[in-house]
Amino acid sequence: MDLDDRNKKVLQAVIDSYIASGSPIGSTVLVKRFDFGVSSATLRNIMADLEEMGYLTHPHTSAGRIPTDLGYRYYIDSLISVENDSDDIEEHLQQAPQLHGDDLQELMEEASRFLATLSHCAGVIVAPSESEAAYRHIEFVRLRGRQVLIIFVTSNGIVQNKLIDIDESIRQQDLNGFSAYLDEELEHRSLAEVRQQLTEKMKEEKLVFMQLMNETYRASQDVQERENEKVYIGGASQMLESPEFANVEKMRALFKAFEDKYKLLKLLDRSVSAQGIKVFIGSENPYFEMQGCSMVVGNYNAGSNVVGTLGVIGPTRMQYKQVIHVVDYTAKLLTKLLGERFQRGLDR
Amino acid sequence: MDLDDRNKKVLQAVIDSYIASGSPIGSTVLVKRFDFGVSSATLRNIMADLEEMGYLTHPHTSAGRIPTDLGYRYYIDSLISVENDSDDIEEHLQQAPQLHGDDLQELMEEASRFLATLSHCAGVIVAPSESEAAYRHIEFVRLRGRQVLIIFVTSNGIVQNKLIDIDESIRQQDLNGFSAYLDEELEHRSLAEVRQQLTEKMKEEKLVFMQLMNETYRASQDVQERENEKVYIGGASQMLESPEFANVEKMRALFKAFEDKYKLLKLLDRSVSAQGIKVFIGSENPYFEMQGCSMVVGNYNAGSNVVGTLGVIGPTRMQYKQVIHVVDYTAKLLTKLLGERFQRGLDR
DNA sequence: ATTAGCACTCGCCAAGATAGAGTGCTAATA
DNA sequence: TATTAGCACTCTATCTTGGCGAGTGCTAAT
Repeated sequence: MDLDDRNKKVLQAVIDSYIASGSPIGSTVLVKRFDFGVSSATLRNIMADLEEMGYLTHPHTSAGRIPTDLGYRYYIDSLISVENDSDDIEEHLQQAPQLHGDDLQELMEEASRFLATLSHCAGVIVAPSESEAAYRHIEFVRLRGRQVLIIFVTSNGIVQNKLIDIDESIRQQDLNGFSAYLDEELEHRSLAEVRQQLTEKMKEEKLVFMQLMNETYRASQDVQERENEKVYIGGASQMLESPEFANVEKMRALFKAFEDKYKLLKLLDRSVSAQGIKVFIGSENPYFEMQGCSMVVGNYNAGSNVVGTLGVIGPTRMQYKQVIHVVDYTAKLLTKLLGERFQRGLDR
Repeated sequence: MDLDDRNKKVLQAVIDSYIASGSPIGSTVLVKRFDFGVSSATLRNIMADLEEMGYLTHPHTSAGRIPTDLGYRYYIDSLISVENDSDDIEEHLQQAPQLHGDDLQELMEEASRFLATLSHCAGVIVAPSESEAAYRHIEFVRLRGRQVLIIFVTSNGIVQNKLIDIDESIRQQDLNGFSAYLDEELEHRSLAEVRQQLTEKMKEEKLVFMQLMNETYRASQDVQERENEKVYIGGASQMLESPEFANVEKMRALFKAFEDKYKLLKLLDRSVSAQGIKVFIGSENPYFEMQGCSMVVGNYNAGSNVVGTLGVIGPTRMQYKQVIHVVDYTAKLLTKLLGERFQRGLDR
């Protein structure tokens, strides 16, 4: 905002130092480590100004300064130069392990650990939202006795399966016929259309396949809802490394929060609206009651549509520059991998 | 072993009290809380004896007694009466939430949380070993471009899917034909037999479906191996409740250990040989370097064959009586549910 | 506007004091 | 011989105290 050049430099120096060391930064330390060409007394004045403006604070009277959430915000908005030394980080990322999960689920787990390892925070990934997948195929397989396995396949390779009981009089051949019929009727339709069609057909007909239709309906729902609700958390123990959580109460709260995946899901999903990386600092995040935590979130996609959210959660005092890079990199990586594997769009 | 009745009672009283309170038990406390008909001085003598025999120990000279691992072992082997007040526990369990996961994976996650909630420990479940599943059906679905989704179904309803690229010249009709051919050839065979058959066929033929066969082979392998390696951990934060882990270092070690699911898998799998609940106290477990932890493990199955392991991991000072019941109950519950849903055996 | 100097504040840490819990031993007792 | 009462002793946990060091904020000089 209205900071002059010198103030900016001091603020940056304080935050950088604090991020690196974790302990409050005093005027003398600053004078020693940086060359501002002024004395410690002047720095004290500057820091007092910055404190008055709300960017810094004091744990207690005779301690050094630490950044406030507002200070971090300013730091991230104005002081981080993403261009700077991004080469180092890029190089570092090159050496990162590769992802090679065979199926979607495995890939997600791997990627969440990947995020965690590189960022030293907990990595979180929300599974891609499948709202634009189209119907591709359905299969009914008779198992033992009354059991039938329904396999529902979407155009982007998501497979949903479900076990149900049906009348024994329906034979595998009948099932195959019905499956072919559904394929015929529903191919290339979006999941929403599929459900609409099914509802209509169920009204018209009064047939033996009623139950199967019903279950197909539910399967299409499940693909959209349940898959969409999956949250993968990797490397949560990374967070225990930072001294911020060397407190038993905080740890407990943290892990409780991580176990409530649904809340995390909502948190991440609501956090991101547009493309690009967003940073939420400490109290800025209304949905996450965890104190002293920041989130760096981004999107990944396949094709042109946004399909998923990913990010890291760590202490407010985190290496933002690096973490932002890591999240960005991972988002692009996932986008690329998903683009290759689960190519979206209708199959024509 | 060679403990007389009074010694047994004292040992039991000490361990019960220690489990309940968490702090060392002194002779006066014992005299107040129980009625042994002797004075505290006598109790001191008895406790000194028990210490000499290795069942109890001292944190320091002027503290009360706490059980050793050997003490716990004796407690579990000889002093716990499973019959006793099992009614209370049974009743308590009746009020437990029900499990209703739709697919296997969801059920496992739910069950692990179930274990954790009822035992106040971390719940761990190793997914059922599918070694005896038989081939049921294979399906190839063309997606966009070169992509083909392979869906492999076993007789007990496990679905494994995999995305591959193949030559565009192979049409969906061809795939259907090949699928029908494989179904014909492989139906009712065990997975081991399936692989054997495929290997032979691949030798004989030099056909366009080579790649598909190869992938089918790998899918059958994956069903056996990957599914088998899945470990579900629920409610790990439960463990943070106990004061034993109110130590940052221990917490870290604990969560690091939980993140290495593969190690946990081996640990649990090797721990259980036969039917029934087993208890591993502290240092008794060679694979788990975690200090101060005990495990209570059991089996669940579907039909007559052992298929999976489940258990809880908690502090050595845990409510063994209750936890053993919970593990037993959960094992039976899972066995029942799996019996209903994923009925095993060939489909005739 | 900057700087040097100085009094002051506060957290940290080690040392000492104290209280409390519990033991082990000894001598008395039934 | 087994049990008990009594007592000295040990060890921990907690509280207090005082010194140290880091760092600030203010004032007066430049």
